[in-house]
Amino acid sequence: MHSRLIIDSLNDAQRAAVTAPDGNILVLAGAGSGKTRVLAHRIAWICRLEEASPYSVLAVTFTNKAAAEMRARVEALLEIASTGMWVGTFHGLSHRLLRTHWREAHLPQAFQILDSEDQYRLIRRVLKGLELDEAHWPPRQSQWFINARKDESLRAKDLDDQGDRVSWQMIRIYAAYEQACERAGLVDFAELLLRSLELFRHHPDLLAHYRNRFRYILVDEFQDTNTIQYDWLRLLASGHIPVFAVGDDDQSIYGWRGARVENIHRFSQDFTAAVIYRLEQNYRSTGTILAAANHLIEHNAGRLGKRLWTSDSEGEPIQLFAAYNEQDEARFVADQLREWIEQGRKLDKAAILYRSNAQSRILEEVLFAQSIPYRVYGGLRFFERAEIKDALAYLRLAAHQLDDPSFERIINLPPRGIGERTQSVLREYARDHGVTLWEAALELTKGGGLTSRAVNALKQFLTLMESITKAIEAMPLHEQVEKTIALSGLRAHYEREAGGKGPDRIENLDELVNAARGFNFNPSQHGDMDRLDAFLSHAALEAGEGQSESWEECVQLMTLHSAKGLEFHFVMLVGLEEGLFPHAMSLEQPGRLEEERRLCYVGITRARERLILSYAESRRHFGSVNYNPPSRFIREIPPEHLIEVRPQITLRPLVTRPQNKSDSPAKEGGLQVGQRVMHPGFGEGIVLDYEGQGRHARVQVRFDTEGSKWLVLEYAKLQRL
DNA sequence: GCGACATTGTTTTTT
DNA sequence: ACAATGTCGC
Repeated sequence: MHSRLIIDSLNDAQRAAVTAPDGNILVLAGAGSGKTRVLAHRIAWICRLEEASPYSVLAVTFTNKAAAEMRARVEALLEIASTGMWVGTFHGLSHRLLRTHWREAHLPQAFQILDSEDQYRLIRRVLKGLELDEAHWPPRQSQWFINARKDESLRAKDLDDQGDRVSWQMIRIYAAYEQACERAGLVDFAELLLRSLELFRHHPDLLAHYRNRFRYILVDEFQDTNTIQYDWLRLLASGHIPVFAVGDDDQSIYGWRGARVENIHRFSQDFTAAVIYRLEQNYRSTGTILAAANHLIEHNAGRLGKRLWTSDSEGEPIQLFAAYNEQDEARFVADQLREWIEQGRKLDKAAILYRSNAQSRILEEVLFAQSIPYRVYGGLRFFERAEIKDALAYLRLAAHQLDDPSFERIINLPPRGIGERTQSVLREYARDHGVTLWEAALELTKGGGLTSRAVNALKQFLTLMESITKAIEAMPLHEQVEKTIALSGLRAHYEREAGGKGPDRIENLDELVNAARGFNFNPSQHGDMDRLDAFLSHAALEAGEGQSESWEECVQLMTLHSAKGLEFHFVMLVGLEEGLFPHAMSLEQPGRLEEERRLCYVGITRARERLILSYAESRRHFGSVNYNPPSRFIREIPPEHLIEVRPQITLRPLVTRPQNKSDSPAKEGGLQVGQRVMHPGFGEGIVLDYEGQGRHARVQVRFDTEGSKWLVLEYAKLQRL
């Protein structure tokens, strides 16, 4: 009936994919080709034409944001609520399964979720317990090891050290960590997936139930699946449920965290009779931008092959700017933004993309100084803030006394005289008797092994926790949170805090109460958890957007990774230097360079109409100044699509410098940064920087033919031009 | 328990 | 450069 409507707005390729007959389908969807649209339309198509209920649809994404968007789009298309449909992230769906089948999964009913930071802390604890020196056994490395194994669905017992001492130790750490999680009823992110895979493996009845329930599986961003996610899909679906997977091998940028592009190649083998559709028409970018992207990505080998085209016009050429240093680059960016505004365009349609977060600082400084509003993506998210995690730890411990990590987090926060000494006695007791810290504390307050002062402090803490548990028992969620923040002394603690951060923290704690008030408890999704547990899981699983602050009219700053899936009318891709982008770390490992190139491809294809690339000849990095040649990626774009913009235009008369350099030698000598000079030996060049005073003053000059040099002003006989 | 100093590790990020 | 820990002395 409405099926015509649903597919009317699609192009031929999109329509072919959306209306394809049931069966395994792989849609290779290039950047800007309407991937999300196709996915949403496919779901709507299924529900309408096949008269299938949304109840039989399972749609998997990688981020909560993508899941929310998918749900919203489907609802808009179908004009009905999508209740009953399973839409979520791999982790979210696994979590849901485990909440429902916690018995079969051998989990405590109220298991809690560890985020990466919790996991890191717990691993450090475990290392201490094993009496391993952190210097020799970096916790980060153990964390990486454990997660990488879990992502391959390997448990400690499945691993073999093959006589290698390091492996042996790592496996030992892994095993001890598993035990610690077990004892405290904790599940980390990778464990959610692994447990739910095992759940299916060990319970054919359950597997059969879900195979029967779901008649359609859809997967977004298929190129980002890792081994365990792929196995999970295959186990659930293969041979039973048709899978509709959408992905783009050219946008695979998460190999470093376990994503396997090969999964996209394997699809046809493992999911029988798979039909492949290609979406190659791009609706986003101008011809020039697309041509640049196409040429760049062709330097990668082993692609599935895809060439984006557009019916759009060529558009303006891509600008390439060579900055002297990162400051100069930032000022150029600001100038370009101003120009954009002067042309009557909106600032929030513009984005500055960079390879690494550290690059945002200088950009922020300059934008701030020039009063250009900006918004930085990434960074600490709401539920990851220390004060929020403190409050959540109180809630967790109040509800579940076995939660050791939460116990450790707050036992002496705010400080209540339970120092390192007492804590280690507690830990030792807990370890020796195989009990939780809470139980250890209970025992130890009965006397023996502790000073009376410590016993008193401990008793007070236990009493406090019990009174919190009791006080919040019958409260609505937001009051539970509010009460806990108050009773725990956290509020008072942060009110007392010196150094400016206090008010922010209080504000965040208030925000947490609000979050609890607005929390949407959905019993069907949360199994038989109570409200508080559901909220706590939500906090771990959806760390919350960066700052929910002002959305309006800000230029967007973000890393290339976080830009995936977004688009902007105006994109500035900065820091295109060898060593930074491609990143030095990626040059050693084979395959990594190609991933960097894909990252660049992602960056370019974010732009709709205007694209500017820039690099700096010198850049401060880890304290020292580096001179890196322009990125190879620039050379991989055909020159006819690029025009170089000359730096002189944007150079300010004098760089703002710290006051102590105000009477700089360069100024004395009539030189300033950006000044063109002549040297008898090296020829013409331009002043990049200066340092020192009086006799020792030196200037840095980049000569047109000789490269950059530091020259002592006294001897260098520089002539202004 | 707190402030002063030292050491360390700095690609990308979600869940 | 710099932030985030860790250590030490009081």
